[in-house]
Amino acid sequence: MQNNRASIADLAKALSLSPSTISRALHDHPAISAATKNRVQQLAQALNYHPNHLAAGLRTGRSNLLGVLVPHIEGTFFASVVHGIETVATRAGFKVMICQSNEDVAHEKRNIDTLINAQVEGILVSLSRTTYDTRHFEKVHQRGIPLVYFDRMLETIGVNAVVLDDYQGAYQATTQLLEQGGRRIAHFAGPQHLNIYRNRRLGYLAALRTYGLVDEEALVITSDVTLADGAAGMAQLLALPVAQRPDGLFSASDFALVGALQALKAQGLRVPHDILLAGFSNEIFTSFTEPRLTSVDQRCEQMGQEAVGLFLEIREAGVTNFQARRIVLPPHLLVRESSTRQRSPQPS
Amino acid sequence: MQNNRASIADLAKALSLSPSTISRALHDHPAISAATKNRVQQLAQALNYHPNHLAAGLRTGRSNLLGVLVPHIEGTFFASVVHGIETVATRAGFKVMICQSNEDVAHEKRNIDTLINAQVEGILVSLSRTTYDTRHFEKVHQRGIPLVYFDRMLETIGVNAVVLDDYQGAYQATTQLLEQGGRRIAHFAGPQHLNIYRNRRLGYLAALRTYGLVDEEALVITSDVTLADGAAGMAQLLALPVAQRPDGLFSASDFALVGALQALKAQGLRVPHDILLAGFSNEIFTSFTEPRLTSVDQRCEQMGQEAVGLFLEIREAGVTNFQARRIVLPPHLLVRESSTRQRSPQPS
DNA sequence: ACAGATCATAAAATCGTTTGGGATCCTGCT
DNA sequence: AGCAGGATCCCAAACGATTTTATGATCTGT
Repeated sequence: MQNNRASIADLAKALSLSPSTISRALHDHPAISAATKNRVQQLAQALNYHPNHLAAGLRTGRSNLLGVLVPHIEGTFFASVVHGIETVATRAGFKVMICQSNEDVAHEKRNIDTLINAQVEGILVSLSRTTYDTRHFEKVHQRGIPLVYFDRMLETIGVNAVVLDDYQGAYQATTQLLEQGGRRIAHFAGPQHLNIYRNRRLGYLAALRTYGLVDEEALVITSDVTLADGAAGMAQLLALPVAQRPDGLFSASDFALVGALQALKAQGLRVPHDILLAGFSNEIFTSFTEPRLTSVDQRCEQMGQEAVGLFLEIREAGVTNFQARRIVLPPHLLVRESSTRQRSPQPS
Repeated sequence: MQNNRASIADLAKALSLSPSTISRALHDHPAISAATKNRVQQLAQALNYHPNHLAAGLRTGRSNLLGVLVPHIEGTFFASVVHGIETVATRAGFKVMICQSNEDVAHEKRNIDTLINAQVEGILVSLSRTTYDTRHFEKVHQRGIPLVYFDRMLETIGVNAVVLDDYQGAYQATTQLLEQGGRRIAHFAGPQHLNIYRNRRLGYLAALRTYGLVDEEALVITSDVTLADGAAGMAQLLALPVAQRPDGLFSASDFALVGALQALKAQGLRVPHDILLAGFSNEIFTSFTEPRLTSVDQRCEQMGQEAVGLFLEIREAGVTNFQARRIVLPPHLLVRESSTRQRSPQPS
């Protein structure tokens, strides 16, 4: 039982051929006779030969590795994006290396080095919540490694990215609340240096304006939009004088929305009767709560697929020639009970 | 702007040193003077030098890569395990390569080849639902690559594994339902060729026996325990003559449990008043439903950490010397409203 | 029968790093 | 003066695959 892996040289020796012939035979090179190819491939099977990708990568300069850097993979969104990435990347012959930054920019920096060291041929990244500048990505550019942002990013120009139309999604969700009679719509906003949360807030504000409403500072609560933040935020809103309390809430995160829902129930308030709710991400559990929660679907898998597609395009064109491009995916509002009343009032 | 990455040879040329000295300087080798080390490290910084891990791996025979193969990473469980794996692996200097089998054994086979080709130094695997034999893992052994199963596996002997004590968890959960007065406890069982689902069923049966009850075939429903399966299963149970209907349900999966809950609500039945519920995995959404669902926590992160630990041990001892070992983690029952009635009856 | 084309294979260089075995130069001791 | 031995550094051979450039053998047509 040979514990040690067989190499091309071993095959060559066993068949009295040269290593180059073995290599070509395995790659179905036209200059090799069918008979030889057969002999080689059969022996390869028999000896359980697997090419050493480190060696091949070293020689060819290709690692066939695609790096993915996400804040975390817990929760539906990133897990699904990664799934989409994996599907397309595998089809294109790439292996995927996944790193998590744990929402920590220092970790993110280290991960970038790790990926560069691993000789990845491209990096798909969604920024951590604590990332305020992207200088640590410059070395990626310097090395000529294609970089594609997805979902969370900072700059708005000159970078390749695949994003959801968060503005539009927020606009639709908020409009739904307004159509159902909400007039004092609160908003749980996420960290505003991140495009997604900024755009969700802007979409929310735009929807209010369309209905001739003005935004009230007290109704917009900015946080990290975790479950706990949502509960705290709702407590804060409920502490307002009765006349100032919201009759609707659009949260930039489903987690915060669940927190809010729990806080509301604890106070004996009813959804959607007393307050209309809508969230963002279409997390799996939005269908499990009572009532089920209206949310904006983010086309997670498609986002991952498009990101890989963009990477392949850049690679094809050459990273220096490529005109930076941004792909914007349309959101999809899923209306559920949390934002549905029987009557359907008109816009003012 | 040098697009091209700097190599050790470049550094050597620039400093009129030999490549070997550069290499040693970068590795803080004692035979190199502090002055030289400084010069080298500074230039490395300046030139944005990153070692080529392909070359290093080729030379040393170490890739610093750890392969992970899971059925999927959607949902709390595997995502958390992977998180635990990543934390410990990174600390030990390993990069993690994650593959998903999509619950498909053919995919799983291909993934194994991918990981072997990538020269991973070890593989941590949780089997797909459609895996009935593990012949495709033999080549892993042949190549002397340490293999550690976690959670889902087939064989019960001679392999390294980290598993939860599913039997115990199921026993506890079922006992909780019995303590709360349930006497006709149904069970949603998963595919019985997988250790976890088999053990959960056995634990369930054991708890029944402890209470002097016998299992009824009609109350055990075997499926893939998805949400839809759960809804269908509950519909089946509710179609039984009233006297034969269950007053409790222990599901091997939280997803199926939610399906059941939804089916119950659709019929106007109340939980826990009409039927007691308990599930498995402590998925995040079990706290979001109404009522919140009792579930068995699986120590996901710890499982990942232990798996890496076991891998490191095997590696240390040498894969051929190592006496196969199994680590069994204690489950932790989280009791929530779905299985709690006010009164606490005694065992019969 | 021979130039020239065609086919099948071989030799050798190469990718970037690591590492065992020297080589060189000093320092200090006898 | 001679020499041991430490301190520094260099040489060259790997690692396993790919690829450019050769080489020998077999045809082909005139």
